[in-house]
Amino acid sequence: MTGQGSPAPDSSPSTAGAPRVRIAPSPTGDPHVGTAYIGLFNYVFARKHGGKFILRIEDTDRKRSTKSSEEAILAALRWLGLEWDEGPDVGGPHGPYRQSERLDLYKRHVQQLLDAGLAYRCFCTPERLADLRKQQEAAKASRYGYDRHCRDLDPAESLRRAEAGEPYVVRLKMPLTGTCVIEDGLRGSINREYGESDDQVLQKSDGFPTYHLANVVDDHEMGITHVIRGEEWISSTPKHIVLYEAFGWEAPRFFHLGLLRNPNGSKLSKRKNPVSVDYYRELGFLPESMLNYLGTMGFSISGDRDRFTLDEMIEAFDWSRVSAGGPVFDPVKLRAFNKQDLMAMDLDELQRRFVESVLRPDRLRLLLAQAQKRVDLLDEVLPWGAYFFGGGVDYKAIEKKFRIKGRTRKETIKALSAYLEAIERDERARAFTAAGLEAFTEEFVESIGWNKKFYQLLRVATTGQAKTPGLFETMELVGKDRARQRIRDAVAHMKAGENW
RNA sequence: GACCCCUUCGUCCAGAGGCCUAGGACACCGGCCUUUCACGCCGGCGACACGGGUUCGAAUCCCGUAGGGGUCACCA
Repeated sequence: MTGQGSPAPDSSPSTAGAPRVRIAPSPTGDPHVGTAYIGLFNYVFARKHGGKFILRIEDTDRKRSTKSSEEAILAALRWLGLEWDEGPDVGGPHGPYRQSERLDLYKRHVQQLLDAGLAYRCFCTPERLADLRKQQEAAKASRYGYDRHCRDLDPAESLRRAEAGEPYVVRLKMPLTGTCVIEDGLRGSINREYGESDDQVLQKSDGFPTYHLANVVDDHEMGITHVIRGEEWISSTPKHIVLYEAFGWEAPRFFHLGLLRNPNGSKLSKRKNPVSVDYYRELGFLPESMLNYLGTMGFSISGDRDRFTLDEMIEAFDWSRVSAGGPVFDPVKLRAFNKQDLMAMDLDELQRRFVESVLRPDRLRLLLAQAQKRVDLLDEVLPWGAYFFGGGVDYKAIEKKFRIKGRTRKETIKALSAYLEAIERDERARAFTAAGLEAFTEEFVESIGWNKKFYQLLRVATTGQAKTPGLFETMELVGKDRARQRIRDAVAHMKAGENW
């Protein structure tokens, strides 16, 4: 209802002095291009105004956070060249920069809210919440969400139950009336009725804070002046604003960028696209091409130019040159940028980069270990192992191998798809070493009631070949991101296949 | 479903009332260059979602409609 037209762009910091911004990834998977995208805009904004760019790890989800994910995210951002001024690995005056190491801080703040009557303990069981949800769905309720059942519990009673050991979460008391006005630096005013937001959980029953609480507390403690994040956060911003007010803090300025999309318009997801920065890195995309491409998503440096360096982007950056629509992430154009950058390089540089990425010693060594017994001449190594390089392979000639005796096409597709998903949830598989893959795959095959025929299927899918060295050595060498993409391609190929 | 956001070529952007018979990039299609391919060059295809206003004048401002997206978790 508002916010259309001229959104009153504003690049001036709300707080005097240099801005402080942050990227706050959650270490629950592969480094996502969306994280890189938001990171880029934060980085550029900070550099433009001589401010600080902070990296904070939001690992408040105990079940899903992993160290390997955190490491991968840091490595990916660093590869892109988005260096942070403060972060878990480089330190800084506002550390620690990992939320799991700041639990006391959140506990104190929750207590403060509880004491002030601005938050309350909720003893509702997960079952009751599930029932509630079911009811709301059945009733086609216009409002979903928590019904504030425990909101008016007597504080003394509440305390007693807590001390008696009854499990509880702490929820924020949202105002029941009134309008929240979010002044978005990119979109203008966004109005939302407070009453539409439910009473958000601030502290889980395991004592860990939720994103909402930790994010507000940390942004304040770390002196964050501008919160540049994805559009997905708009609807919970009123909760954040209420929290700032509850603590008596000044809220930062908010800027909600459009979300990167799949070709079909939905939020970019790994179902439809390779979304791991590692995938692009592994396939030899250049970090500068990547950054430039990401920089054209929602931003333009001028009307007739879309090739620019990071420094040029920083130089030209202004919110008036940023649009709020959600751009489609188009790998074709990214490739074109990459090709142009390759062409523009002098030969020395090209050679250096090629050797650095494609002929990396660790990878070469894996390759040679397999080639040793299989080639007669050194010159044959690369042609022999061609399927270890490049992205896609051609399944056309070998598609007969996708037919597995005793299994329908549908079953075969299902098994391969299930494998793809299972990889994500298993630490051994995520590490993608031969030994880990073998142990994992063996269990997997059994769990879905298949036999070793699945191995050959995997081999063909990941290499396009029927004859390769040991499956798991081969998969390790193909690499996680390339392998996953090929399995996806194989599934797509099978789905498109006709008469079988 | 409710709330919020978004809406210019297939895609990414330019355009901030007349400069727009709407510009650039990627993709696609022709042609030139060339032993081939690539590069390069020239050209082509191709969009202001729709309907109402406001205005002398609207892609640009307002309203409505439609479409797309996001959010409605003890995930971030």
